[in-house]
Amino acid sequence: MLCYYISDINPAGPANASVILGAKRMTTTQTMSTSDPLTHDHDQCIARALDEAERLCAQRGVRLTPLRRRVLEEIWQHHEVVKAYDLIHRLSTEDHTVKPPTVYRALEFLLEQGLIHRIESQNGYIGCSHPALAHQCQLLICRGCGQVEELDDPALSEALQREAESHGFRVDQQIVEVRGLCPHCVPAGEEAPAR
Amino acid sequence: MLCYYISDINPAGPANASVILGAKRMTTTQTMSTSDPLTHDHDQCIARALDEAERLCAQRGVRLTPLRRRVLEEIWQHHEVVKAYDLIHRLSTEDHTVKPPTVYRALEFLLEQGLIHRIESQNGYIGCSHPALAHQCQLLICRGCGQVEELDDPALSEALQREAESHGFRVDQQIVEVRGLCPHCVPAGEEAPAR
DNA sequence: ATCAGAAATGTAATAACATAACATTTCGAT
DNA sequence: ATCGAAATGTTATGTTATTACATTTCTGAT
Repeated sequence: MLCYYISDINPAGPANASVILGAKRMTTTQTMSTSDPLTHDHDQCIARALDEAERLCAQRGVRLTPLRRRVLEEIWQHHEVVKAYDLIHRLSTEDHTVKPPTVYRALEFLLEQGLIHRIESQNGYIGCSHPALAHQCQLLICRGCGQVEELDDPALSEALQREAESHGFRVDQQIVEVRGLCPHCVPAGEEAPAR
Repeated sequence: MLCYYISDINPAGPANASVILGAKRMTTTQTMSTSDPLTHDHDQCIARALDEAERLCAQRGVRLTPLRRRVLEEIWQHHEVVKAYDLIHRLSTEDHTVKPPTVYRALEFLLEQGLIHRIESQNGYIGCSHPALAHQCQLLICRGCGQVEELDDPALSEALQREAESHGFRVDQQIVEVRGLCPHCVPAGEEAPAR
């Protein structure tokens, strides 16, 4: 299976396969593409996320224990929202059922370290595409295929920050989630016009 | 008790009492201020919200039944997030306990009619400040006092819409929630500088 | 190397949030 | 007045999350 990355999270127009195919190798400050599941080597995607997590935790002096690593790995199995109880079921075996606090504590750690994002509107979680730096992101959640794309447009987060501040509000966290249809799930002939 | 309104949802600087005190009477397309609880006639705030709801439902040919009206009234008791189970408890008496579906159905109706907003990050609900027109709003949620201020900045919602579209994404709904501290809960001396 | 405190994990119970399925009542148009 | 649709009532259960406390594992100081 092949793997392609996009090199810029802000392409001028809609992402599509031809754009992605021409792109170059990703670095840790770039994002991964979920735009074309067909040309997406997800094994490499998972490996990359776990390696990056190991590196960051070592650097920060926090412990990515086997349990936490396992939870992160499960979350990265695909680019769809993962529920806490999905994780409980996936981690449980005939011998041993994992209890809710176990999973919720691992999720709490991963959230604190910025390795995952919580999707408030779905009570779910998704791997963070660029965990090296704390950031405010925008999540595009497809109601067709369930895939989530993470955007990190500083212009948007700064505009929201400024707007809140102009009302005297001090911002801790932004939650920006967009529900709709991703390019692969928009019915043919109804794509957004090029701009 | 007196009541004041602000006439513009986009003041140049942070809202404060002097701005509010000088403002003029609100119309249905304007928003209410939650900025100064001291000069806020909340009884009038509730009455206005209910009148507006009656008017809109009549106009739309949908039924604001006693139950639905009662739920809306409870949600408008203050400008804080209200939980579904709060409503269940508040509507229940010794004689009669209201069951969850009753409240959830009323909430569903009020959401459909745009009379309330759901706050995804809190599993809660808040009255909509300008229900006459469907809109994408931004909610400022104070972790100090729990009050929620609704913004409706078209520049922000349009920027997010454009960004999503530039990724080929078709937007159904935007969820924009900002957690932080409102002007009254920011510790003295730590206010945001004037811009 | 060992041991004390801290961190992480295990376990049981329960709280908090939400919906499915079906029965009954109320409303409104004819 | 009656019929069908809408609204509400009721029971049960599904889903998400936390509290409280016990046990184990890790780490650093000695």
